[in-house]
Amino acid sequence: MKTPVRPASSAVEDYLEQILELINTKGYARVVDSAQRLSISQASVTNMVQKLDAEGLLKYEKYRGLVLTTAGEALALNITHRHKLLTDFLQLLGLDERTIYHDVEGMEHHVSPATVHAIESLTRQLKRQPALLQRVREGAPSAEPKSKQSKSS
Amino acid sequence: MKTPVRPASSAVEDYLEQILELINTKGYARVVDSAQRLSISQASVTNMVQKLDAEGLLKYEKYRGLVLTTAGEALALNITHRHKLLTDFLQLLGLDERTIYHDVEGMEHHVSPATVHAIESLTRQLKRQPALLQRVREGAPSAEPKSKQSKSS
DNA sequence: GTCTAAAGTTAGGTCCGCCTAACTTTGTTT
DNA sequence: AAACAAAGTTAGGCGGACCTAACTTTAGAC
Repeated sequence: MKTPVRPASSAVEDYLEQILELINTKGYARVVDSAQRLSISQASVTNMVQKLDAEGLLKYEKYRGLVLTTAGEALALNITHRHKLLTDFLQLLGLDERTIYHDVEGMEHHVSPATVHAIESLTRQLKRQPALLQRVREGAPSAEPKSKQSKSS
Repeated sequence: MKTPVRPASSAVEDYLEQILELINTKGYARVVDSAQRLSISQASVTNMVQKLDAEGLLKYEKYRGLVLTTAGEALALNITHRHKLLTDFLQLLGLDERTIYHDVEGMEHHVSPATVHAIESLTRQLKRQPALLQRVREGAPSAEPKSKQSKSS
């Protein structure tokens, strides 16, 4: 009868992430908004919210609203952190918004703490190496540039 | 009646990746081996293989074996490439085997071509910056080291 | 050639996360 | 307070990917 504390599925992480953002943004999280943000039906949100309540990640009262528990908030903060880190990292590499969003959305659920730490470290170092970063963005072939001059477009 | 060519699920990519590796390793791919490698039942493999055949990613003959089609092989090579790239990248950051395997297995399905390209570029540049890489591995705090000396362990 | 173990397959089922349609509650308008 | 729209909920279903148990085929030992 106790909760086995499964590793939190990608779906669960997505819900918590959105809920936290809604709370930070508008002060509260409504089912409609979550549904819209996640591009799924309200019914699905209601359903998941009930499951999350059962798992102790949030407190839910029918028709009334919901609050994250400490555990839920911790998880939400954690996934949010991974999200920001990856976004920051990919931005550094010069990728476009759409690609970043898409890839981060997929990858964020699979990055372990050790890797988070390593990428944080890498990001810090890269930020102090604008020249290197520039070469990365240009897709520097390894040594010499693709063409002698890269003026306008 | 035509095949909609859906984006290939993570599961599909995993199967194709393993099948290709088996073929490269032992010259052929048997259901048992795939099952073992993917840590799933033989029944599930048979099932998926039939679906992959229907989708034109491989040619399958009951009890006989299977061969990747051109489309299937292309996909397999592609996911294999992403796998190697990510592994290589995380290795560069000094992460341990287990973590790398786990994270790559999860992330490889969510990395778009543009990101692949960018990470390739980054990896190339990093390989020529052993000093920077060293700082990354040490989790260099940003400026000064955590302690004045880092001798033995 | 027969028999048997290993490989492969089929049938039937589970769980997760999503859906639509129908219904209920809430809260605002008049 | 009646009525209505918006939000929320329930019920019933579906597809993907997995499982076990029972059955079939294959191929090697004898």
